[in-house]
Amino acid sequence: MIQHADILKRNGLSVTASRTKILDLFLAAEGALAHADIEKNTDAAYDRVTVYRTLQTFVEKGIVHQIPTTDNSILYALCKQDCEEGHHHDNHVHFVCNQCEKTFCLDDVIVPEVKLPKGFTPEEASMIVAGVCIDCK
Amino acid sequence: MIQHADILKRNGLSVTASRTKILDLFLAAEGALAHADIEKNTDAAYDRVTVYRTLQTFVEKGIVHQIPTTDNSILYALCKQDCEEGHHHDNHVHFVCNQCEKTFCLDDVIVPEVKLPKGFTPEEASMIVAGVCIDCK
DNA sequence: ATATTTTTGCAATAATGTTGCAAGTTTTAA
DNA sequence: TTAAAACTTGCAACATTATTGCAAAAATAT
Repeated sequence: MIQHADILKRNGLSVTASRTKILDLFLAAEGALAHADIEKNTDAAYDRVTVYRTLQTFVEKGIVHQIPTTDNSILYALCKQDCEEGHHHDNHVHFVCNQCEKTFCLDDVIVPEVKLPKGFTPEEASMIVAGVCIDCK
Repeated sequence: MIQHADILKRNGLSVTASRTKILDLFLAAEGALAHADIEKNTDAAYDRVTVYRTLQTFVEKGIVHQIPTTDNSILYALCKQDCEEGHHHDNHVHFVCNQCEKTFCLDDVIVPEVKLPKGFTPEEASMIVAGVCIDCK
């Protein structure tokens, strides 16, 4: 509990019930969470608007990062690296399990560099691998 | 025009006005298209449901592929490779321009393999690089 | 040319996301 | 410790995006 508040304070955020609870969910989660997961796991105790705003704030502060998907949902996962306000450094690979549908951060697998065609300048890169996860194999 | 019909027929699809027009848009497009782009470019001549269903059909037939994003929109782009029904082989890198916001398929840049932790089995991989594109540099 | 199959558009509904504002909470600082 | 200031929440209203069933229309096959 004290730990949660610290994370919030360190990022200049007031410590509120919803933020503490949502942060709690992320710390306990095995994989990434979508907005819908959070609503479900809190029994809709918080207004959906609050959840949207909390997630947005967490992204801005570098507490969580977004994971690209092909299914019109945004996934969020805790930043384990040295992310700061406005500066994400989540250069790890994400893994989507085709069986259980969970998404994991592979924090130790770094996104490799690629050589781009002339004229294209890279700034960030992300990589998603789909397959069978360690729990479903 | 004949060419478009051929692509449809080859995939066992009836040739209809909406499918021909939407395929047309993809063939003419420089980058990837979202559902909204298609509605805009057709002056909403086709019902939005038709557009949804057409895109879904094209994905299933391997005519277009989806590109993951972090902004709750699904992007679609023509498959240039040997994609067949239910079997996509779009192993190229996608590039999102931070300035013009366009998304490109870099057909010649192959997604590199990465070594996954024990227990994770890869099946497909996708990679998105963001930066400045050739038109905006 | 017509029967069969497929696709489309409408209507209804659901899910998802956004904004302004008043009321409530948290923090600051005396 | 408490009052003022700053920030956060929830409500209401609204906007956008997506899905389903079904009858009418169009495309294909015979």
